[in-house]
Amino acid sequence: MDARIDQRRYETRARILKALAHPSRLKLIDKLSEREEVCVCDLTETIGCDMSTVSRHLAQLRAAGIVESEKRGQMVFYRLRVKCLQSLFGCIESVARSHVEEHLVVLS
Amino acid sequence: MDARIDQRRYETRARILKALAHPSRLKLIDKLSEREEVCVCDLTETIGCDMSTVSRHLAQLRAAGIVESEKRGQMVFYRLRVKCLQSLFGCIESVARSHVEEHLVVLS
DNA sequence: TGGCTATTTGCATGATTAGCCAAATATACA
DNA sequence: TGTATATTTGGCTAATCATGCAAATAGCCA
Repeated sequence: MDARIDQRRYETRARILKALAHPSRLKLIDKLSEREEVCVCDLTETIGCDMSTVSRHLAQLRAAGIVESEKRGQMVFYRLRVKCLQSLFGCIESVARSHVEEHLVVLS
Repeated sequence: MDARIDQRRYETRARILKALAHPSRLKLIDKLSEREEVCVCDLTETIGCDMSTVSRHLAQLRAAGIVESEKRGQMVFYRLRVKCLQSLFGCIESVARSHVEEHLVVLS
């Protein structure tokens, strides 16, 4: 009976992690963590691909609950709605570092 | 010049996050966090799909540096090589919770 | 109203992913 | 050596994803 709740929880987590799991979206998050809010045009410039692609990346982050948006005039501003991402990336980085070290050992 | 290093870092993070971003792999991690090590056959039973599929999921987690494996006899035992995943999931859960709350507000 | 800008959406395409079955590999054991 | 067990790998298919271009939408301003 708990099994279904667990299954649901795994699916929820996977959906959020999948939203994070793309280099461009991570870059967007990095940019957003530097300021209170950033418009799509500025984000497009930092990512360097088509604005329509950036818009879709942002839509994914929003659907996952990671960012929120507000339209003012013709522009749409996005901002992070999560505070714990830096520590999350800290964990990811520790995986990356130790994995690289292991590879170096293997290679040497 | 930093840009390339940054780009590399985003790609590394994305690769690790992508390895985490699947319900079955999250379930595998949960199972592994309960014990020191678990064999593929036991993991297959908890996941409930073909052993070949489980083996591939585990291979992905290993390639990302999240688990490691050791063969003893005919069996292969997997174990977590990362300690910070619970706090990482804590962050993910906080996203999930606040996003659900927002949806409830929208619905009401 | 008409034109201009910012953003999103429709559509098509190529790439990646998940899953299963069957076959290969490796180890144990009689 | 031959057989059984545990795991991985090859090959295939269906589904999902990323991307760009073009078109649609929405707001501003003359």
